[in-house]
Amino acid sequence: MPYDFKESERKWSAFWNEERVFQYNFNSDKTTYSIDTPPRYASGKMHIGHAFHYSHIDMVAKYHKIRGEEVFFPLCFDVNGMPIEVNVEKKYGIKMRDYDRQKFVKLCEEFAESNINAMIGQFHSLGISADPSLYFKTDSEMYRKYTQISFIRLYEKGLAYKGKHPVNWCPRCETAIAESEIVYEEREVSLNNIRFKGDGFEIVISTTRPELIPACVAIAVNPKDQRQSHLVGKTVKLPIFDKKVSIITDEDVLMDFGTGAEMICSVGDKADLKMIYKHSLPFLKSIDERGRLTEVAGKYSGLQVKEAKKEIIEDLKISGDFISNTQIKQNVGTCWRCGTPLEFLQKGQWFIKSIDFKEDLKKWSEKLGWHPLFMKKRLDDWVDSLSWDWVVSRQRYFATPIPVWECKNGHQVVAKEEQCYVDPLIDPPPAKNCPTCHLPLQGSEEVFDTWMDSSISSLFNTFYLRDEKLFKKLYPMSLRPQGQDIIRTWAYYSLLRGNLLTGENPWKEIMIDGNIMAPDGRPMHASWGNVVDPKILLEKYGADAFRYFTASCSLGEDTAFRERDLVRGQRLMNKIFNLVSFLEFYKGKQTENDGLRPVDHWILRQMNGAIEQVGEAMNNFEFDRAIRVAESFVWHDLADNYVEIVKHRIKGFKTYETIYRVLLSSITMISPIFPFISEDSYQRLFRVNEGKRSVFELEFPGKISFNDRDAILGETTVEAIAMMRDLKVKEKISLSDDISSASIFASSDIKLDEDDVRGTIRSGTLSYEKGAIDEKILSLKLIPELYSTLREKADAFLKNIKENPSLLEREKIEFDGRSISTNDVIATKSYSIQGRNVNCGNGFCVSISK
RNA sequence: GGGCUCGUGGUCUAGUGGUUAUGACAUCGCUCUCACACAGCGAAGGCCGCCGGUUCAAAUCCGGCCGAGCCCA
Repeated sequence: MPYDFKESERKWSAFWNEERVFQYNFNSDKTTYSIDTPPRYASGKMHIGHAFHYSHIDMVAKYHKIRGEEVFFPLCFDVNGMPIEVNVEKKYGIKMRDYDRQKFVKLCEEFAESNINAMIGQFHSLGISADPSLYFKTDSEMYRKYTQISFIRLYEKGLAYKGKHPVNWCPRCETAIAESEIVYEEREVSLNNIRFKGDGFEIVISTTRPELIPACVAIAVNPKDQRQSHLVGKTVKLPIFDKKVSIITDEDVLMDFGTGAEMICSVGDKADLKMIYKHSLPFLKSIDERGRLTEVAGKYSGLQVKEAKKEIIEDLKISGDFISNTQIKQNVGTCWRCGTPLEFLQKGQWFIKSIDFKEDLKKWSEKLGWHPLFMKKRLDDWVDSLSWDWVVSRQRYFATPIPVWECKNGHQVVAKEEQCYVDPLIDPPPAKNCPTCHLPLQGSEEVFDTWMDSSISSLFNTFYLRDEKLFKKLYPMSLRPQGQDIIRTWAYYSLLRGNLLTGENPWKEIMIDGNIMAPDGRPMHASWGNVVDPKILLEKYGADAFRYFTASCSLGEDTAFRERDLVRGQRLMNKIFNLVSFLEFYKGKQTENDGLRPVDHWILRQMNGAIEQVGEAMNNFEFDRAIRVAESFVWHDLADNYVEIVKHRIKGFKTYETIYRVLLSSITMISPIFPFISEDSYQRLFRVNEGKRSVFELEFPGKISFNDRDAILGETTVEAIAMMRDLKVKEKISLSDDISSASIFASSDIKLDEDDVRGTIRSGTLSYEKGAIDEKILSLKLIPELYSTLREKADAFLKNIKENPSLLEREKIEFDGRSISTNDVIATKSYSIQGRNVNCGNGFCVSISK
């Protein structure tokens, strides 16, 4: 009867919830293992990436639980930001910026909340044991309160300030546009070649935006560009404008675009922005909120961009500085609503200082345990590439309000901590009027970047400013698990803020996951039709089978989805189910007093090896290695070999006890990866003896002592039996049929457990026959040390042995003036016996007669 | 364009200096075998992306190229 995973998953998921098996106990004496859970984004549907990632995290949580630690694994949701805004717009057919702000925020809250139950159900269906008693939501007033307070603290330390930074701006709607609201359109634009004159030389610039010439603050060339090197450091005059700028060098300038000389304007695009920060160039505002040129543009001021462009080109033609133009195709960012090309406009923005902490940040990152290690470099490279501080203000609606009021002159008043949570658009400012100029104060309309919320998750989790004692106990947390795509955001900002606010890293270790690709190896996209729905997989194969696939992915690497891994996973669950059924059948039917036999020692040795390797792999987050070792042990050593051998003596108390222990250790060992089958097995067979209410209240298995000599005997026994069983199959003798005799052929003495051999293969007698085995050397190699000693003579030495195989029978081989031990020569041989139907293994052959 | 990662039988994957390259899925035989046919046993299938270098020895180290993925406020 196959394993009914649906019933099992339903049952044990409910059991864990009702019994609160995974609830964190604040009063426990155990060491806490805490996980800074990624708040699941509350937009609803479960993507395969979520299922994958949270399964990995859950394996870590459960592993530490059975390691005897008190696991702190919060259930949490991220409920701020644009994706929810967009979902709400879609759902109600409205546009945020055309809608009443407070009403819109309400709709967002409701939308997110309505998804949360479904998402909790998704977690349960995967066997994920995030703890509902450690629940948080980033849009709750409680959470936002600490987002605001942490900002106020940074402000008071002088680490938060208001400065100027460009935003994408729609000059028609007169509003800021977020990156994801930009609609890129391929448009045909003209690329103009314009002459800039210097003292005794000229330089030609290619630009699609001649109207920005008045905002030009430098000309940049590539330092490697031979054509321009003699001009570096000189100044040129802007055509038709009475202004001079310098020629600077920057590696980012493309040598093969246009003439290789680039006009840097403040601020034309992101590339310009980077150069401006990098070379400390002045910020000029040449275009205003309504898309008109400013006084910077002299006589063109007041003109709309389009007209200004036309007039400036006309004037360039008159002055003779216009050389030529060509039509090129360019991606132009336009407003999602009206299609107007966007401007990059200087606006007042809040910043958190981060450039000053570049070196510190790398030190902080150095102190973290990175899994896998190479991900650390991504963070360090990101930090190195930073050119400006973190801009934390956003011109959106659904996020934590920035707790600030401003007067008409631009003075800021920041909220008092005790006011928080505060919404400056609703709540009164801490003082009636501006303390500087006594003008009335107006609440800020801006909200925080959502990373401001999520990057204090570790502080919120550990009761920062709420409970000093708990904070001391819980901070820093043990682990931050997260995706590789948000290293530069979540990991980076969390490290920055944790350290700025507490002087300590927020966690000890960080585990970075890769992505799940579509089966074709490309990312999943609805429009490519290659999206795999985890819900369907769970229904078809079950959660443990899904987790089998999950575990088989190497940490940090992108993996194409492989349905066949779920097929294999499902078969493995069935295998385990049947192993338990086997034992269940023989439970209590023991009548004979027996003792441990060599094969028992062998299985114990194999099990101890597996336990050690699985433990090591799990400590290092190497789920793929853990699963390979565990699967190979359970399927091959335990099921294929050991169970077959003990069938004939399962009535013995000691035999039953051994297989009971081995099976219990196995399911405990794999329970973090396959929680459902493990719990199901435990409850069916073991709970009544072991007493604990759940497999997750057991400890990761320890080693059981065994005798090494017997284990070696057992290994030979297993090998002999496997070969004899194979012969029975080949000779079409039913495995359940008795045979009259079995023989072992060997040139030297072979020791094995004869009773187990006869019992398993159902043979009346077992005899030994000496000699007459033909040996053939398949391969020869040396131990590595010998290779490095012999070096180029190694080949000659091996050739010598191949030609004279009898040399291997000696203890030492004389070669090139050396005496080489034959133990250092590793020969792989094949054995056969002429004229006999035998199976041959390592040093001996077997045969059977019906 | 830059940083990081990956490229191994039909498909995917393990292996990160030592000479027969691991396993899964698929394929093909044989077997209902008293836990499991969602099983067991066996077979076939690979110049380890390409080129060059280092070494007695390279899938593995180095360089270049080609292809794929993530990120670039």
